[in-house]
Amino acid sequence: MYKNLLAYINQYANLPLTSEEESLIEATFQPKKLRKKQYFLQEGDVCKYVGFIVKGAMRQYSVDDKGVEHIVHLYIENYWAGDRESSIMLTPSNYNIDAWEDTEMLIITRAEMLDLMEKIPALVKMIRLMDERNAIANQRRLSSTISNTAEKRYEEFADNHPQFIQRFPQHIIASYLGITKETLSRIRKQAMK
Amino acid sequence: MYKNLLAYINQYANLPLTSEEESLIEATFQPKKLRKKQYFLQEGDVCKYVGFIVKGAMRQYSVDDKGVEHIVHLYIENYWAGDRESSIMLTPSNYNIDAWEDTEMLIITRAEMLDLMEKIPALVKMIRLMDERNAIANQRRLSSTISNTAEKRYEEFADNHPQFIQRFPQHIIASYLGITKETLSRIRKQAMK
DNA sequence: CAGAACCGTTGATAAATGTCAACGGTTTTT
DNA sequence: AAAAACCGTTGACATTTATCAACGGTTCTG
Repeated sequence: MYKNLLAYINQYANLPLTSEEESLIEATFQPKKLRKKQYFLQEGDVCKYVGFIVKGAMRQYSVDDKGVEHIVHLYIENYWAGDRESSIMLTPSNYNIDAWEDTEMLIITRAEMLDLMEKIPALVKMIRLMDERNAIANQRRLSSTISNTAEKRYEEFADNHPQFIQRFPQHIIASYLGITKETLSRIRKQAMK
Repeated sequence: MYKNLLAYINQYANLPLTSEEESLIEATFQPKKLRKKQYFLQEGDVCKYVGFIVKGAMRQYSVDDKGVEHIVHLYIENYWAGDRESSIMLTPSNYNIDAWEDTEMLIITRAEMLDLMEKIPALVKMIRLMDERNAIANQRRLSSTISNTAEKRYEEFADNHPQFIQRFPQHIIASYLGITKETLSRIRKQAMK
Protein backbone atom coordinates (compact mmCIF):
# COMPACT_ATOMS: atom_id res chain seq x y z
CA MET A 1 0.00 0.00 0.00
CA TYR A 2 2.69 2.51 0.98
CA LYS A 3 5.16 1.22 -1.57
CA ASN A 4 4.07 3.58 -4.34
CA LEU A 5 4.12 6.61 -2.07
CA LEU A 6 7.60 5.86 -0.74
CA ALA A 7 8.88 5.22 -4.22
CA TYR A 8 7.33 8.48 -5.36
CA ILE A 9 9.03 10.45 -2.61
CA ASN A 10 12.37 8.79 -3.21
CA GLN A 11 12.20 9.45 -6.88
CA TYR A 12 11.19 13.06 -6.54
CA ALA A 13 13.45 14.07 -3.71
CA ASN A 14 16.35 11.87 -4.71
CA LEU A 15 17.26 11.85 -1.04
CA PRO A 16 16.86 8.28 0.25
CA LEU A 17 14.50 7.98 3.20
CA THR A 18 15.79 6.34 6.38
CA SER A 19 13.70 3.51 7.73
CA GLU A 20 12.65 5.74 10.65
CA GLU A 21 11.38 8.29 8.19
CA GLU A 22 9.55 5.62 6.28
CA SER A 23 7.86 4.42 9.44
CA LEU A 24 6.86 7.94 10.33
CA ILE A 25 5.31 8.41 6.92
CA GLU A 26 3.45 5.13 7.17
CA ALA A 27 2.16 6.11 10.58
CA THR A 28 0.89 9.47 9.40
CA PHE A 29 -0.73 8.88 6.04
CA GLN A 30 -4.07 7.13 6.40
CA PRO A 31 -5.47 4.71 3.85
CA LYS A 32 -8.80 5.70 2.37
CA LYS A 33 -10.90 3.72 -0.09
CA LEU A 34 -13.48 5.29 -2.35
CA ARG A 35 -16.02 3.45 -4.46
CA LYS A 36 -16.75 4.81 -7.90
CA LYS A 37 -18.73 8.09 -7.69
CA GLN A 38 -17.99 8.59 -4.03
CA TYR A 39 -16.95 12.10 -3.03
CA PHE A 40 -13.54 12.93 -1.66
CA LEU A 41 -14.51 16.60 -1.43
CA GLN A 42 -17.85 18.33 -1.87
CA GLU A 43 -18.42 21.94 -2.86
CA GLY A 44 -18.96 24.04 0.23
CA ASP A 45 -16.80 21.90 2.48
CA VAL A 46 -13.34 22.92 3.58
CA CYS A 47 -10.78 20.60 2.00
CA LYS A 48 -9.23 18.90 4.99
CA TYR A 49 -7.08 16.32 3.28
CA VAL A 50 -4.78 16.00 0.37
CA GLY A 51 -4.57 12.48 -0.98
CA PHE A 52 -1.99 10.49 -2.89
CA ILE A 53 -3.65 8.10 -5.31
CA VAL A 54 -2.29 4.58 -5.04
CA LYS A 55 -4.81 3.08 -7.38
CA GLY A 56 -7.78 4.45 -9.28
CA ALA A 57 -8.93 7.57 -11.12
CA MET A 58 -10.57 10.76 -9.93
CA ARG A 59 -11.81 14.09 -11.19
CA GLN A 60 -12.14 17.58 -9.81
CA TYR A 61 -14.85 19.90 -11.12
CA SER A 62 -17.08 22.86 -10.42
CA VAL A 63 -20.77 23.02 -11.23
CA ASP A 64 -22.18 26.20 -12.77
CA ASP A 65 -25.59 27.88 -12.41
CA LYS A 66 -27.06 25.68 -15.10
CA GLY A 67 -25.85 22.50 -13.44
CA VAL A 68 -23.10 21.91 -15.99
CA GLU A 69 -19.90 20.33 -14.67
CA HIS A 70 -16.59 21.94 -15.57
CA ILE A 71 -13.71 19.58 -15.04
CA VAL A 72 -10.53 21.29 -13.88
CA HIS A 73 -8.36 18.30 -13.01
CA LEU A 74 -8.08 14.62 -13.73
CA TYR A 75 -6.09 12.32 -11.50
CA ILE A 76 -4.78 8.77 -11.74
CA GLU A 77 -2.15 6.74 -9.91
CA ASN A 78 0.70 8.80 -8.44
CA TYR A 79 -1.23 12.07 -8.54
CA TRP A 80 -2.20 14.20 -5.55
CA ALA A 81 -5.84 15.21 -5.28
CA GLY A 82 -7.09 18.15 -3.25
CA ASP A 83 -8.09 21.81 -3.38
CA ARG A 84 -5.10 23.78 -2.29
CA GLU A 85 -6.88 27.09 -1.97
CA SER A 86 -9.44 25.65 0.40
CA SER A 87 -6.82 23.73 2.40
CA ILE A 88 -4.56 26.70 2.87
CA MET A 89 -7.14 29.44 3.35
CA LEU A 90 -9.58 27.21 5.21
CA THR A 91 -12.36 28.51 2.98
CA PRO A 92 -15.24 26.43 1.58
CA SER A 93 -14.21 24.82 -1.69
CA ASN A 94 -15.81 25.67 -5.02
CA TYR A 95 -15.00 22.22 -6.27
CA ASN A 96 -16.06 18.63 -6.04
CA ILE A 97 -13.61 15.79 -6.18
CA ASP A 98 -14.96 12.29 -6.68
CA ALA A 99 -13.79 8.86 -7.72
CA TRP A 100 -14.25 7.93 -11.35
CA GLU A 101 -13.06 4.40 -10.67
CA ASP A 102 -12.80 2.56 -7.36
CA THR A 103 -9.85 4.28 -5.76
CA GLU A 104 -7.32 3.75 -3.00
CA MET A 105 -5.66 6.79 -1.51
CA LEU A 106 -3.29 7.74 1.25
CA ILE A 107 -4.53 10.92 2.86
CA ILE A 108 -3.00 13.48 5.17
CA THR A 109 -4.09 16.81 6.66
CA ARG A 110 -2.20 20.00 5.97
CA ALA A 111 -1.14 20.25 9.60
CA GLU A 112 0.22 16.72 9.55
CA MET A 113 2.07 17.43 6.33
CA LEU A 114 3.67 20.58 7.73
CA ASP A 115 4.70 18.57 10.76
CA LEU A 116 6.21 15.81 8.64
CA MET A 117 8.09 18.38 6.59
CA GLU A 118 9.85 19.57 9.73
CA LYS A 119 11.04 16.08 10.43
CA ILE A 120 11.79 14.79 6.94
CA PRO A 121 13.98 16.93 4.67
CA ALA A 122 13.20 14.76 1.67
CA LEU A 123 9.58 15.84 1.89
CA VAL A 124 10.49 19.50 1.75
CA LYS A 125 12.54 18.86 -1.33
CA MET A 126 9.78 16.83 -2.89
CA ILE A 127 7.20 19.55 -2.28
CA ARG A 128 9.43 22.19 -3.75
CA LEU A 129 9.98 20.14 -6.87
CA MET A 130 6.31 19.30 -7.16
CA ASP A 131 5.44 22.98 -6.88
CA GLU A 132 7.84 23.85 -9.63
CA ARG A 133 6.64 21.10 -11.88
CA ASN A 134 3.09 22.07 -11.16
CA ALA A 135 3.67 25.72 -11.90
CA ILE A 136 5.21 24.79 -15.23
CA ALA A 137 2.35 22.48 -16.16
CA ASN A 138 -0.22 25.11 -15.22
CA GLN A 139 1.55 27.71 -17.27
CA ARG A 140 1.50 25.42 -20.27
CA ARG A 141 -2.12 24.56 -19.89
CA LEU A 142 -3.15 28.17 -19.48
CA SER A 143 -1.10 29.21 -22.47
CA SER A 144 -2.64 26.47 -24.56
CA THR A 145 -6.15 27.35 -23.46
CA ILE A 146 -5.70 31.01 -24.34
CA SER A 147 -3.80 30.62 -27.57
CA ASN A 148 -4.98 27.47 -29.32
CA THR A 149 -8.15 26.32 -31.06
CA ALA A 150 -10.12 23.46 -29.56
CA GLU A 151 -8.67 21.11 -32.13
CA LYS A 152 -5.08 21.94 -31.30
CA ARG A 153 -5.77 21.76 -27.58
CA TYR A 154 -7.15 18.26 -27.99
CA GLU A 155 -4.21 17.17 -30.09
CA GLU A 156 -1.73 18.48 -27.55
CA PHE A 157 -3.61 16.88 -24.71
CA ALA A 158 -3.86 13.52 -26.42
CA ASP A 159 -0.15 13.61 -27.21
CA ASN A 160 0.92 14.59 -23.71
CA HIS A 161 -1.58 12.54 -21.71
CA PRO A 162 -2.47 9.34 -23.51
CA GLN A 163 -3.17 7.70 -20.13
CA PHE A 164 -6.08 10.05 -19.56
CA ILE A 165 -7.52 9.43 -22.98
CA GLN A 166 -7.62 5.73 -22.16
CA ARG A 167 -9.01 6.06 -18.66
CA PHE A 168 -11.74 8.69 -19.05
CA PRO A 169 -14.66 8.83 -21.50
CA GLN A 170 -14.78 11.51 -24.14
CA HIS A 171 -17.33 13.74 -22.52
CA ILE A 172 -15.04 14.08 -19.51
CA ILE A 173 -12.07 14.95 -21.70
CA ALA A 174 -14.21 17.47 -23.55
CA SER A 175 -15.16 19.21 -20.33
CA TYR A 176 -11.53 19.23 -19.23
CA LEU A 177 -10.65 20.98 -22.47
CA GLY A 178 -13.45 23.49 -22.04
CA ILE A 179 -15.60 22.31 -24.94
CA THR A 180 -18.79 20.26 -25.28
CA LYS A 181 -18.84 16.56 -25.99
CA GLU A 182 -20.48 17.19 -29.35
CA THR A 183 -17.71 19.53 -30.42
CA LEU A 184 -15.06 17.04 -29.38
CA SER A 185 -16.84 14.29 -31.27
CA ARG A 186 -16.80 16.43 -34.41
CA ILE A 187 -13.20 17.44 -33.96
CA ARG A 188 -12.17 13.82 -33.75
CA LYS A 189 -14.18 12.91 -36.79
CA GLN A 190 -12.57 15.78 -38.67
CA ALA A 191 -9.05 14.82 -37.56
CA MET A 192 -9.49 11.20 -38.59
CA LYS A 193 -9.45 12.06 -42.26
CA MET B 1 15.80 51.26 -4.91
CA TYR B 2 15.96 48.18 -2.69
CA LYS B 3 13.38 49.48 -0.29
CA ASN B 4 10.42 47.94 -2.10
CA LEU B 5 12.11 44.57 -2.41
CA LEU B 6 13.07 44.42 1.25
CA ALA B 7 9.61 45.50 2.29
CA TYR B 8 8.14 42.85 0.03
CA ILE B 9 10.25 40.12 1.57
CA ASN B 10 9.51 41.25 5.09
CA GLN B 11 5.83 41.37 4.45
CA TYR B 12 5.68 37.99 2.78
CA ALA B 13 7.97 36.07 5.06
CA ASN B 14 6.99 37.90 8.24
CA LEU B 15 10.46 37.04 9.48
CA PRO B 16 12.39 40.31 9.93
CA LEU B 17 15.64 40.43 7.97
CA THR B 18 18.85 41.16 9.84
CA SER B 19 20.93 43.99 8.49
CA GLU B 20 23.52 41.46 7.31
CA GLU B 21 20.85 39.68 5.34
CA GLU B 22 19.68 42.96 3.89
CA SER B 23 23.21 43.78 2.78
CA LEU B 24 23.59 40.40 1.20
CA ILE B 25 20.38 40.88 -0.74
CA GLU B 26 21.43 44.32 -1.90
CA ALA B 27 24.78 42.94 -3.00
CA THR B 28 23.22 40.14 -5.01
CA PHE B 29 20.24 41.64 -6.81
CA GLN B 30 21.34 43.85 -9.68
CA PRO B 31 19.48 46.93 -10.82
CA LYS B 32 18.30 46.86 -14.41
CA LYS B 33 16.52 49.60 -16.31
CA LEU B 34 14.40 48.98 -19.37
CA ARG B 35 12.99 51.59 -21.69
CA LYS B 36 9.48 51.08 -23.00
CA LYS B 37 9.38 48.22 -25.56
CA GLN B 38 12.78 46.89 -24.58
CA TYR B 39 13.02 43.13 -24.15
CA PHE B 40 13.75 41.45 -20.85
CA LEU B 41 13.46 38.04 -22.49
CA GLN B 42 13.17 37.03 -26.13
CA GLU B 43 11.65 33.86 -27.50
CA GLY B 44 14.38 31.32 -28.15
CA ASP B 45 16.67 32.56 -25.39
CA VAL B 46 17.10 30.76 -22.09
CA CYS B 47 15.63 32.85 -19.29
CA LYS B 48 18.64 33.63 -17.16
CA TYR B 49 17.13 36.10 -14.72
CA VAL B 50 14.04 36.58 -12.70
CA GLY B 51 13.29 40.21 -11.93
CA PHE B 52 11.43 42.04 -9.22
CA ILE B 53 9.70 45.11 -10.60
CA VAL B 54 10.42 48.21 -8.55
CA LYS B 55 8.70 50.58 -10.95
CA GLY B 56 7.01 50.14 -14.31
CA ALA B 57 4.86 47.67 -16.21
CA MET B 58 5.68 44.63 -18.33
CA ARG B 59 4.02 41.88 -20.31
CA GLN B 60 4.82 38.28 -21.19
CA TYR B 61 3.49 36.81 -24.42
CA SER B 62 3.95 34.21 -27.11
CA VAL B 63 3.62 34.82 -30.82
CA ASP B 64 1.73 32.31 -32.96
CA ASP B 65 2.24 31.19 -36.57
CA LYS B 66 0.21 34.12 -37.84
CA GLY B 67 2.20 36.63 -35.88
CA VAL B 68 -0.54 37.22 -33.33
CA GLU B 69 0.61 37.95 -29.78
CA HIS B 70 -0.98 35.99 -26.94
CA ILE B 71 -0.43 37.68 -23.62
CA VAL B 72 -0.02 35.26 -20.74
CA HIS B 73 1.07 37.58 -17.95
CA LEU B 74 0.97 41.23 -17.03
CA TYR B 75 3.27 42.66 -14.42
CA ILE B 76 3.48 45.90 -12.47
CA GLU B 77 5.28 47.05 -9.32
CA ASN B 78 5.96 44.28 -6.80
CA TYR B 79 5.55 41.49 -9.34
CA TRP B 80 8.23 39.03 -10.42
CA ALA B 81 8.81 38.63 -14.14
CA GLY B 82 10.44 35.60 -15.73
CA ASP B 83 9.82 32.28 -17.45
CA ARG B 84 10.13 29.64 -14.81
CA GLU B 85 10.11 26.70 -17.17
CA SER B 86 13.01 28.06 -19.15
CA SER B 87 14.95 29.07 -16.03
CA ILE B 88 14.60 25.71 -14.37
CA MET B 89 14.92 23.44 -17.36
CA LEU B 90 17.46 25.65 -19.14
CA THR B 91 15.42 25.31 -22.32
CA PRO B 92 14.80 28.10 -24.86
CA SER B 93 11.76 30.09 -23.86
CA ASN B 94 8.56 30.21 -25.90
CA TYR B 95 7.83 33.64 -24.55
CA ASN B 96 8.83 37.24 -24.87
CA ILE B 97 8.86 39.60 -21.93
CA ASP B 98 9.16 43.31 -22.60
CA ALA B 99 8.59 46.62 -20.87
CA TRP B 100 5.26 48.30 -21.50
CA GLU B 101 6.38 51.35 -19.58
CA ASP B 102 9.89 52.45 -18.65
CA THR B 103 10.77 49.95 -15.95
CA GLU B 104 13.20 49.49 -13.10
CA MET B 105 13.91 45.98 -11.94
CA LEU B 106 16.12 44.12 -9.53
CA ILE B 107 17.32 40.95 -11.21
CA ILE B 108 18.91 37.76 -10.00
CA THR B 109 19.96 34.45 -11.57
CA ARG B 110 18.47 31.18 -10.43
CA ALA B 111 21.84 30.03 -9.06
CA GLU B 112 22.21 33.23 -7.04
CA MET B 113 18.70 32.86 -5.71
CA LEU B 114 19.30 29.26 -4.63
CA ASP B 115 22.47 30.42 -2.93
CA LEU B 116 20.68 33.23 -1.12
CA MET B 117 18.00 30.82 0.00
CA GLU B 118 20.61 28.76 1.79
CA LYS B 119 21.74 31.79 3.70
CA ILE B 120 18.47 33.60 4.35
CA PRO B 121 15.60 31.59 5.84
CA ALA B 122 13.13 34.40 5.21
CA LEU B 123 13.66 33.95 1.49
CA VAL B 124 12.75 30.29 1.66
CA LYS B 125 9.59 31.15 3.49
CA MET B 126 8.77 33.89 1.02
CA ILE B 127 9.25 31.61 -1.97
CA ARG B 128 7.06 28.95 -0.43
CA LEU B 129 4.29 31.45 0.18
CA MET B 130 4.65 32.94 -3.26
CA ASP B 131 4.42 29.50 -4.78
CA GLU B 132 1.25 28.78 -2.90
CA ARG B 133 -0.33 32.08 -3.75
CA ASN B 134 0.72 31.61 -7.33
CA ALA B 135 -0.73 28.12 -7.53
CA ILE B 136 -4.03 29.41 -6.19
CA ALA B 137 -4.15 32.31 -8.62
CA ASN B 138 -3.33 30.03 -11.54
CA GLN B 139 -6.04 27.61 -10.52
CA ARG B 140 -8.57 30.42 -10.42
CA ARG B 141 -7.56 31.82 -13.75
CA LEU B 142 -7.66 28.43 -15.40
CA SER B 143 -11.02 27.65 -13.91
CA SER B 144 -12.40 30.98 -15.07
CA THR B 145 -11.02 30.51 -18.57
CA ILE B 146 -12.57 27.09 -18.93
CA SER B 147 -15.90 27.75 -17.29
CA ASN B 148 -16.90 31.34 -18.02
CA THR B 149 -17.99 33.33 -21.04
CA ALA B 150 -15.77 36.12 -22.28
CA GLU B 151 -18.05 38.66 -20.67
CA LYS B 152 -17.86 37.10 -17.25
CA ARG B 153 -14.10 36.67 -17.52
CA TYR B 154 -13.71 40.36 -18.23
CA GLU B 155 -15.96 41.30 -15.33
CA GLU B 156 -14.03 39.10 -12.94
CA PHE B 157 -10.73 40.41 -14.17
CA ALA B 158 -11.78 44.05 -13.93
CA ASP B 159 -13.06 43.46 -10.40
CA ASN B 160 -9.96 41.65 -9.20
CA HIS B 161 -7.33 43.66 -11.05
CA PRO B 162 -8.41 47.27 -11.46
CA GLN B 163 -4.73 48.31 -11.49
CA PHE B 164 -4.19 46.45 -14.74
CA ILE B 165 -7.23 47.96 -16.37
CA GLN B 166 -5.77 51.37 -15.66
CA ARG B 167 -2.24 50.62 -16.74
CA PHE B 168 -2.72 48.62 -19.94
CA PRO B 169 -4.76 49.45 -23.06
CA GLN B 170 -7.79 47.41 -23.96
CA HIS B 171 -6.24 45.37 -26.73
CA ILE B 172 -3.68 44.08 -24.26
CA ILE B 173 -6.34 43.15 -21.75
CA ALA B 174 -8.31 41.44 -24.52
CA SER B 175 -5.35 39.30 -25.48
CA TYR B 176 -4.75 38.42 -21.83
CA LEU B 177 -8.35 37.24 -21.63
CA GLY B 178 -7.97 35.19 -24.80
CA ILE B 179 -10.32 37.29 -26.96
CA THR B 180 -9.87 39.88 -29.69
CA LYS B 181 -9.90 43.60 -29.09
CA GLU B 182 -13.08 43.95 -31.14
CA THR B 183 -14.92 41.42 -29.01
CA LEU B 184 -13.81 43.16 -25.82
CA SER B 185 -14.95 46.48 -27.19
CA ARG B 186 -18.38 45.03 -27.92
CA ILE B 187 -18.61 43.33 -24.54
CA ARG B 188 -17.90 46.60 -22.79
CA LYS B 189 -20.46 48.43 -24.87
CA GLN B 190 -22.99 45.76 -24.05
CA ALA B 191 -22.22 45.87 -20.33
CA MET B 192 -22.50 49.62 -20.13
CA LYS B 193 -26.24 49.54 -20.62
C1' DC C 1 4.85 71.03 -36.06
C1' DA C 2 3.96 67.20 -39.21
C1' DG C 3 3.85 62.55 -40.06
C1' DA C 4 3.54 58.15 -38.06
C1' DA C 5 2.07 54.94 -34.88
C1' DC C 6 -1.26 53.70 -31.71
C1' DC C 7 -5.98 52.93 -29.96
C1' DG C 8 -10.78 52.03 -29.60
C1' DT C 9 -14.86 51.54 -32.23
C1' DT C 10 -18.07 49.98 -35.78
C1' DG C 11 -20.08 47.28 -39.69
C1' DA C 12 -20.34 43.23 -42.59
C1' DT C 13 -19.38 38.71 -42.87
C1' DA C 14 -17.27 34.15 -41.76
C1' DA C 15 -15.93 30.57 -38.70
C1' DA C 16 -16.08 28.14 -34.42
C1' DT C 17 -18.61 26.36 -30.92
C1' DG C 18 -22.87 25.58 -28.21
C1' DT C 19 -27.64 23.87 -27.70
C1' DC C 20 -31.28 20.71 -28.18
C1' DA C 21 -33.22 16.52 -29.57
C1' DA C 22 -32.86 12.01 -31.09
C1' DC C 23 -30.63 7.36 -32.10
C1' DG C 24 -28.45 2.96 -31.32
C1' DG C 25 -25.10 0.48 -28.95
C1' DT C 26 -22.95 -0.52 -24.73
C1' DT C 27 -22.47 -1.32 -19.80
C1' DT C 28 -24.35 -1.39 -15.24
C1' DT C 29 -27.82 -2.30 -12.01
C1' DT C 30 -31.57 -4.67 -10.16
C1' DA D 1 -33.05 -11.21 -18.22
C1' DA D 2 -35.13 -6.76 -18.15
C1' DA D 3 -34.68 -2.04 -17.14
C1' DA D 4 -31.95 1.82 -16.52
C1' DA D 5 -28.02 4.55 -17.05
C1' DC D 6 -24.30 5.77 -19.79
C1' DC D 7 -21.84 6.97 -24.06
C1' DG D 8 -20.68 8.66 -28.53
C1' DT D 9 -22.63 10.37 -32.65
C1' DT D 10 -25.40 13.10 -35.81
C1' DG D 11 -28.50 16.78 -37.65
C1' DA D 12 -30.60 21.31 -37.46
C1' DC D 13 -30.14 25.49 -35.75
C1' DA D 14 -28.62 29.42 -32.51
C1' DT D 15 -25.06 31.96 -30.39
C1' DT D 16 -20.57 33.53 -29.66
C1' DT D 17 -16.45 35.02 -31.31
C1' DA D 18 -13.05 35.99 -35.06
C1' DT D 19 -11.75 38.29 -39.20
C1' DC D 20 -11.18 42.07 -42.25
C1' DA D 21 -11.57 46.72 -43.47
C1' DA D 22 -12.28 51.28 -42.39
C1' DC D 23 -12.71 55.60 -39.44
C1' DG D 24 -11.50 59.37 -36.38
C1' DG D 25 -9.15 60.72 -32.38
C1' DT D 26 -5.15 60.54 -29.67
C1' DT D 27 -0.30 60.21 -28.53
C1' DC D 28 4.38 59.71 -29.76
C1' DT D 29 8.45 60.97 -32.34
C1' DG D 30 11.59 63.02 -35.33
